[in-house]
Amino acid sequence: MVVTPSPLTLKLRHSGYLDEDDGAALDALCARPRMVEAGIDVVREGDPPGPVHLIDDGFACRYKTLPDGQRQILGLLLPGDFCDLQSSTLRTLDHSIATLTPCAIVELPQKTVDELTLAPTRIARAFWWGALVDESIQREWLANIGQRPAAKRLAHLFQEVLLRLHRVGRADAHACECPFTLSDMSEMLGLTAVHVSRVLRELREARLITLSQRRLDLPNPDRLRAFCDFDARYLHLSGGDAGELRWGADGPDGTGRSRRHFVDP
Amino acid sequence: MVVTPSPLTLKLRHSGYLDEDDGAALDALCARPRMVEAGIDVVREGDPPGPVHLIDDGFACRYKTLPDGQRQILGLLLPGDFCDLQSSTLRTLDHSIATLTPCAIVELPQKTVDELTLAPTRIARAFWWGALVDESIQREWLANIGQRPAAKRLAHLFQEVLLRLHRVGRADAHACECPFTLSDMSEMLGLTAVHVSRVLRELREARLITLSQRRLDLPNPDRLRAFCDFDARYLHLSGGDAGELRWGADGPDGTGRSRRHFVDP
DNA sequence: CGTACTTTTGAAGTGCCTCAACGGTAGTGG
DNA sequence: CCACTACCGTTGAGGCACTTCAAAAGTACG
Repeated sequence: MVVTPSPLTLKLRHSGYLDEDDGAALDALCARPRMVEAGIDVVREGDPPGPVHLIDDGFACRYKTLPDGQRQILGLLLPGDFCDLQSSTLRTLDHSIATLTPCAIVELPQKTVDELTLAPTRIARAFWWGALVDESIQREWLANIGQRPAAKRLAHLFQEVLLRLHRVGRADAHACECPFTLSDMSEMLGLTAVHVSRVLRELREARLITLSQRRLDLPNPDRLRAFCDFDARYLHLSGGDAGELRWGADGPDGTGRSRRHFVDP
Repeated sequence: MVVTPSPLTLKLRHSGYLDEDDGAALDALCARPRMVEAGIDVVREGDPPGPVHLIDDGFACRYKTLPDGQRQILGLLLPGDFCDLQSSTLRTLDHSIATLTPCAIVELPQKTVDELTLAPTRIARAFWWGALVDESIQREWLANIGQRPAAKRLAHLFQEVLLRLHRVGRADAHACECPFTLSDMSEMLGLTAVHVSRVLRELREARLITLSQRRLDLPNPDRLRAFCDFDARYLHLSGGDAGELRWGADGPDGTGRSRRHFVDP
């Protein structure tokens, strides 16, 4: 009987640190997930460290709420993503995590996680690789919100979602599930829901995307990529099995004003 | 002879994972830093992994340049901060690092770093703690840029700089060095330099800050903190020796719309 | 078949940007 | 010592991207 690997395994294969047995061990971890409905806090800012959570299916997010009630979504959690791998080291969560759709969530006891992460194993290396990719995505979000106008911000988000779902086998070449509300997207991008609605119309009219019935389609990936200068390197996808999709930048950036480089003597 | 500990040691003491000997070992690493002038790229996007860099003195930053030449500063690197601890695991740098002022930079060979980080030691734990705090700061920057208006953004940045310098012994209770140009600050905050200049005037006129001759003074920390809802928990400073400065929020946020919590059965 | 939540569209306001000019300061070389 | 250059900070005027407020149509659910 052939079993499809868990999203966690599919994602961590991109790290290059896993072998076949590791994949099987990770799949075993993901047996028996728990179903959680949409709009539920999985962990809350300030909670004491408990079991570690892993999204096996569905869409969730990290977020912070400011005192005036505004919410900023700090990142998306898709199948194969850990919610709070780091909680035990930091000892206190500095943000919350909520489901955006119904989710299948795996809970791992701290003890299991410590055994996997503290020993110098291939799996530990792959876990840290995953955490570092998450950090890289954070940085790209900062640049996205800080520098791009609304339409490009949205376009950039859609490309990321498609690629991240693709790497865990949940998307085909240019279409995927996309169940976000306008409010969700506005909180990810630092915009208002009203403005997201208008910008979405622009993107549709420009034939860059179609989005309806929770389904996203990017009919012309090259044009969309050029439109928002999407450069997929920040996702650190392995070059190995990426033959089907070509998402890299056309070349290194050549326009920046030159800054001298510090080279070893 | 009494030697003041290195910024790295002072910072990692907040983790709670170090003992006295560990501190001495870290201080030894920081001997013989290298002097680098202002405006130099320490590492560049796409560079192959080389030695790991650590700021021992001065101000530097992570940044990304978009194809149209705009630069987003992704984070500040202050004394005690690692520039690229993660480069070997990810295998390719997804952003660049540049000095903002003349800096003293320590270079550590990959081999040394691997020995320190891959083994299950107290120092390895403290290093990861440091990386996770950096990640937490990233998230706060995202919320800052995404949700706050310009004046609060700037005020928030100043508080962070003061506290981060304070934790490595480079600031007193409410004043510190602050050598940023308007352009630097605009690139950190997703604003233009012109607008930063105007907002800075507002903050001065409101007697919330004084900033001149590269010196920042926050004469009324409580008012400033209230002004921009600064909540220092994201810096994960140890509660232990923080008696001198009280920067926490007045209480957990109570204004957010309620979201149900997912509790273990 | 109501109730609650989305999405859409309009009209008006504003925070921030762009363009432009000018003053201050530091470093350089005559 | 004074020119000259380069960069940084300040201020003004005008414009645009995005927000706010408001109303109505579409959609999901018990």
